[in-house]
Amino acid sequence: MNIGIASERSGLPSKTIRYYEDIGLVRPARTGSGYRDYSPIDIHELRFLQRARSLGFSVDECRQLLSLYQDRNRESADVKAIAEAKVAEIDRKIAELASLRRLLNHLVEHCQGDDRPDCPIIDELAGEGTAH
Amino acid sequence: MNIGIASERSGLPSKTIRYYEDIGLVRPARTGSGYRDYSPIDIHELRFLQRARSLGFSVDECRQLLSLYQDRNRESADVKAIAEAKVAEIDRKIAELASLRRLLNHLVEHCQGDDRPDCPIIDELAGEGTAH
DNA sequence: CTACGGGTTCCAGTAGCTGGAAGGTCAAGC
DNA sequence: GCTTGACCTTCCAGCTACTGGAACCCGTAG
Repeated sequence: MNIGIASERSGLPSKTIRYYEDIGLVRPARTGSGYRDYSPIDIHELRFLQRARSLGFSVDECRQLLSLYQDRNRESADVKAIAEAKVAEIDRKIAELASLRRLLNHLVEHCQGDDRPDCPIIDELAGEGTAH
Repeated sequence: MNIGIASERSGLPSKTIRYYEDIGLVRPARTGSGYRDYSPIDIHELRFLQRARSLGFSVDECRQLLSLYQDRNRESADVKAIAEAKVAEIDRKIAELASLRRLLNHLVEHCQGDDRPDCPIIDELAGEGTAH
């Protein structure tokens, strides 16, 4: 499966896929003529990377996440600890997205068409120092 | 309130805060001697940016999000449409995080200490083409 | 065998910071 | 008033994670 198809199936531009190979994330096989040849597993790893990157994980974090299921000897407590830390991080991100969503929704519902100088959201935000 | 405090309260490094001023996101007042002077509203905008950036929104998207509550005349349907699109995007991100979380959790629970050559997760992933 | 839509490498540029140098500000203590 | 040290300023260079472009190679269809 060459890079165009891999791009289509993973949702990543070819450029990015080549870059991920450069930095050692997903290393496809090569055909006799030098074309990259992606396996279904490669594709899933690329999809996984696409998801994780779009959700705010750094490339290095993605490398960790990726190693979690690339690692055939998933026996160490270290690996489990990393996975659990990532799960906690994901939970935090979900909570923050939910709060961001509430904020925007509130905005849409309560402020639209309102031309008073101060919006209730702004007031609420300006009133406190550390919350959310 | 000068930049050190702003950094502390927003969770953003001073460097980043100055950068955000450079690109026109949050423009604080200045004291007579040239120090940046952040208002509570500025702080909330910085916190907002910190959250949104860490959740994978680009700086340009953050600029849009920010304008939603900076805009005193929030009357246009355009603005509402942007906010609603962002809410949809957030929902998508939440769903993806949830799926990523399930994946990792499954991994932690079912693969740990397993030294068979193939992990159930890998098998499952390799088996399908387009789904989650 | 030529066209052309892929692929390849390499190099340069962009976005979003991040570190460091060189120097100005301010409150505390002598 | 003067010094010290933490904190501020600008500016410039470097880094991460791509992204675009040039120049060239591969493979199939006509």
